[in-house]
Amino acid sequence: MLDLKFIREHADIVKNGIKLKKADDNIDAILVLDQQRRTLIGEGEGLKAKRNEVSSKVGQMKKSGEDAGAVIEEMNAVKTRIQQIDDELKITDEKMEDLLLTVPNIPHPSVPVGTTPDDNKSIFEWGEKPQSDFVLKPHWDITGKLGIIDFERGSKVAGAGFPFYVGKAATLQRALINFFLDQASERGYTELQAPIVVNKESARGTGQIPDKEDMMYIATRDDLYMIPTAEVPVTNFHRKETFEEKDLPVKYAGYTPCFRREAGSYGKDVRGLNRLHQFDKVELVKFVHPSTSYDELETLRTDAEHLLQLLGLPYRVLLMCTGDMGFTQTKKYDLEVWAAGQQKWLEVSSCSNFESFQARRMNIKFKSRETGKQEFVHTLNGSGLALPRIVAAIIENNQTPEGKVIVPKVLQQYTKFAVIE
RNA sequence: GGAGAGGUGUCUGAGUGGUUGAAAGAGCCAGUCUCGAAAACUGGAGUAGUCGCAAGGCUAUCGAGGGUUCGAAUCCCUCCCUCUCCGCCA
Repeated sequence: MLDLKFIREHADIVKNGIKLKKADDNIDAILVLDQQRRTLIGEGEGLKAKRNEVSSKVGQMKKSGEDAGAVIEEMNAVKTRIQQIDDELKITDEKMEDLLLTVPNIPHPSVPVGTTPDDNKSIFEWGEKPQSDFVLKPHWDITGKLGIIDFERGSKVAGAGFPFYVGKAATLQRALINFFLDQASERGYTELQAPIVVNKESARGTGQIPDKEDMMYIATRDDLYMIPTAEVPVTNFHRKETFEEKDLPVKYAGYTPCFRREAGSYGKDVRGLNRLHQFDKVELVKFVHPSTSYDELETLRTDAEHLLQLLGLPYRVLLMCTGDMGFTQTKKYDLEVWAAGQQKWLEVSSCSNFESFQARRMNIKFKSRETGKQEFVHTLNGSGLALPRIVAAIIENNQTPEGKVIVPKVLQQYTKFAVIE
């Protein structure tokens, strides 16, 4: 969420940002409410000051044996009024909270203005798309023949979108996870193994609720939310905490399964591993000093790209336009890997800067040496990387005419085999 | 799951209705002393909201949320968490 003070003082900037994000503009309502709220606070605090003063006088009177009956009687009226004001204020605050949650983060000036995915800018491309004299097959054909991913039994046991990985596919996934985590720790990320369910407060902290509540599986009996990404527990790791400035940036890499209901996306790119209800992902999360967050976004992106380069997978980098960026980000890059069998780009990472948007919701600060004040940190995260689509791309790009799959060299020390056949 | 104990500022730890935002000690920052440091001494220091050009004032905050009261860290209720014992268990 944005700072109410910032909205109050820069309503025009915020309104413009809302327009660019194609969100609902509730700023005028917020400003009205803000005014009401401050009036109530003013009156309430005045009365409370009086109450405190008189109450301590009552104490003294009683001590010295005077009769305080009349004063107490008088304070009863004040008490009632304070109660009224507090009740009103509570309602106002709740309304304000609801409205503030509808205000999106404001895009960074470097982000291209646009409304649809077509307006996203491809800013970098790496690698050669595989050429071959035989027809490259989509991964589901290959895995079916090799018997290494079992969608049917997954459906039987859990439902569509919950496949089993069998034998070497399972090993390949495990290898990728280890490879990603090892790479991350080499680049200064602390490995974190996180809960895969979170409570309501955490889900709210990173913005999954109320914005995207229907994307999540919910264990209602215990009021727990299954995480759609490790971003949720890992960012909440430091909820309501204050860093020392010298400790920033703080960087984590977390591997978790991720659960997404994908409501409303049925029939869209759902074949094979392209879109699953459960998948594995290594997520990179950073808590940084505000002055460095855009540099940190670039290195975050590079850290993720590096993995694709080591795997030898052709990819491109998209700078997302204002309208396609999402509610909470100020700037976002998507990394898309080329899947030769489908002749398609698949998103495997999304690297975002949230500035203080999440930090404010979660109350994550640092103590500034310069001002001695506490300020909100900036948070960033990016996948490093999402597994199933990487598996799909490896299978499709590294397939042989006989339908075997060559394991990328960097993974072979993890898999202990070089070919899936 | 059952039975107990407890949650106070950076930490230790006092405080069971009336100058308690909160004793005391440690730690931290600044100053004095010193060639410098240590020690000693003096002073300062939470967070948030709100009013104010500012100085500063006011309000809230002793796990969270309600309640009782003129007045709550202190009494009552609900919830959360930690610890000990028992049970169950990967």
